[in-house]
Amino acid sequence: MRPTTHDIAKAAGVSLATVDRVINERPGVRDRTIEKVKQAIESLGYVRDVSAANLARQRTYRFVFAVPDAYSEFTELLHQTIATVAGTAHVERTEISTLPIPADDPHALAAVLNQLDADTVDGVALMAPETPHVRDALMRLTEAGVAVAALVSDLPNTSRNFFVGIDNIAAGKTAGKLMGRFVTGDSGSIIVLTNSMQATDSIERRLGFDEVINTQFSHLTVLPTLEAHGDPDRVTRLVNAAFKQRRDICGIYSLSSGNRSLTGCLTQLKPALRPVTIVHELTTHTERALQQGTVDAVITQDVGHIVRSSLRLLRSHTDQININPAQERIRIEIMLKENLP
Amino acid sequence: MRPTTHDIAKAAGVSLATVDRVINERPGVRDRTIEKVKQAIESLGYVRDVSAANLARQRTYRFVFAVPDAYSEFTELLHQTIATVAGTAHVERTEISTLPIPADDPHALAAVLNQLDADTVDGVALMAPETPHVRDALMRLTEAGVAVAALVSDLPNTSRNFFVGIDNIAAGKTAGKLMGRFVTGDSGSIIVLTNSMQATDSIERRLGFDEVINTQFSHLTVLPTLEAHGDPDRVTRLVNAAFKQRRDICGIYSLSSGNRSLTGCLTQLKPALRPVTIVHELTTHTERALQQGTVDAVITQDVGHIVRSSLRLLRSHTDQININPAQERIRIEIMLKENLP
DNA sequence: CATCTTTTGAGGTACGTACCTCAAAAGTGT
DNA sequence: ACACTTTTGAGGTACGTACCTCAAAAGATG
Repeated sequence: MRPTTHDIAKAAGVSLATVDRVINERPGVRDRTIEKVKQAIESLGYVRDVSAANLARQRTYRFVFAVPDAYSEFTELLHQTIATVAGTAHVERTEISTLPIPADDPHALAAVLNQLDADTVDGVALMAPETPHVRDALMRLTEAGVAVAALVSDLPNTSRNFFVGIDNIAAGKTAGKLMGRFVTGDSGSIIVLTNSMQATDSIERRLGFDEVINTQFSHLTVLPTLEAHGDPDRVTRLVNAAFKQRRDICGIYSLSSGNRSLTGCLTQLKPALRPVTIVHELTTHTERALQQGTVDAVITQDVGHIVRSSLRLLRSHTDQININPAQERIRIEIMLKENLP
Repeated sequence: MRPTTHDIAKAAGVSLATVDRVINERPGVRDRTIEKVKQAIESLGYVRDVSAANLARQRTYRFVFAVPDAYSEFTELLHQTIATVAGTAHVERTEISTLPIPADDPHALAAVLNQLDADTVDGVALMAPETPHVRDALMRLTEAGVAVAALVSDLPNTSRNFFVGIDNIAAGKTAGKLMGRFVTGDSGSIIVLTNSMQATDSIERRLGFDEVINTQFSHLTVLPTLEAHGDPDRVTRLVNAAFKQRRDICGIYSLSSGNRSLTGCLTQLKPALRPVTIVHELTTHTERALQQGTVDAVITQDVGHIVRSSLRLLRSHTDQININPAQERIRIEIMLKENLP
């Protein structure tokens, strides 16, 4: 049987009230007594029964998912997943709300974040670019005791408590390795496509991709990144122009998740001429493209894991409890047609 | 606020005791009254507070992991993972014990399983081959109300409640696709290696592998499976013999997890002659082989996920609560040097 | 309608923890 | 030794559920 507060009281030779004061850091206990109690806790291996504690204190965790309001297949998937999890989270005493944020307007974003408050929220999971305003807003939140997790793309120079997502340099390297091994023939050029090279994840992926191609597959040439800025037509124009300009296109690597018009271009090509195509993020659309053979591999991260892991981390922070970091690491997944879920 | 039993009582116009009788299926309630209560539960969306319930009934889940006692890197990893999880499971009121089972002796295995009992155990997670004796033992357990999960390799024709592991045909297909795309040159032979072709997982993986190679990469020849029966020296002999006999070996696919001596053979070869090597199960050893380039890809399943998912499923069964199947699906993971954790 | 059985209600205690009050004890300074 | 503050103890209630007992009400049977 696990020890209870009563056992601690007996072992330390104090009353239940004193144990309670020590555990919950209430004032009015001498240092010597605190020590006695802590030693008893240590030697008996006491851990607070979280469910009993939550029951007693009527705690509900209030978490906010702040996700870009701009439409993309990935954010859409993220919203869906959050909604699904939110529906069943109440059994774990967790209230989840979503906060659509204007990701491309730093001031507006900061304003939205500044509406959050320790009185109304216990934790925030945020997917946003790092700007000075965001840094300030997060500093305010963490200082007020609100747990903050960066979602999908890290905010390394802020006071965020956790990062939940993949190592994007490694993801780029993985794409590079697959590209290098999938491409046949002894030379060729690779198109790299993204929405914006401002985003850190795009930068990091390109970095990792280049490193692997340059060191391990130097017979391949990686072309300058084409930026579509969220415009589907621009993707079509850029890709078609690249094909016109160069006859040796053997691969396409799409850094971000705007792949709808890309696969449109590819289906126009004769199958034999179709380049090796590697994209990011498994969505209904990229899944279909994998099935049909328009896309050769998808590098992805499990959005369900991301959302659930965020919740575990935010909860652990508000409970001041240690977690197992190995369990929370998000994996870089490689999806082929054959291992689709 | 979520509704409590008190709310149900008020809504149904009955007393707390009656609600309790209905919820816990105690006798002495008229059918009409049962209906009233159930409707109130339905319309208020009541769900029992599992932590409060467990607190009240002083429940501890008693689960057994029955894993082969024969040493292999994979079972070793499994044992380690179970031990780690067991160490922290007590905070979730879960007692985990491991039961080493003689996997290759059906009678002894059944005897061990028959020692288990609904009085001492709430659930069993079992990694074993399917034999008539195992079928009988599992039937006895499930009928007694013990939850049973098949681990890693399925027991489809038994009364097991869950399967926790990957689709091995799809895993074989994945290996086949990678093999086909990684191999360069326009012909060649592939060695397939396993411990035993008796095991269903080996059979299924080979099946999937063959299908992809034959339909998509018909320029490659898959050689008959070599069986090592757990003998490292035999691996060395078989592989070396295959290399002597044929000059066109371009790939090696290892179906099971006895890869130590295999990588030993490979390091003997000149790097240029080294065949594309794909193995199963990420262990410390295969991880190192990936790092060093002796192995090109590892098809694997996250053992941590497997163990934790088993626990969730067994718990949900003993609590008679629904779970989210999507969350419990174990993914077929592809590990390259670049996306190692 | 009396008797017997079934169904229901009212109330209690318990789980492990949080948080509260009040009094007693121990320690402090003069 | 005095008043004073700080520390400690004893006891209570509550959270939502499980499980128990006993009595009252409702229903069935003769």
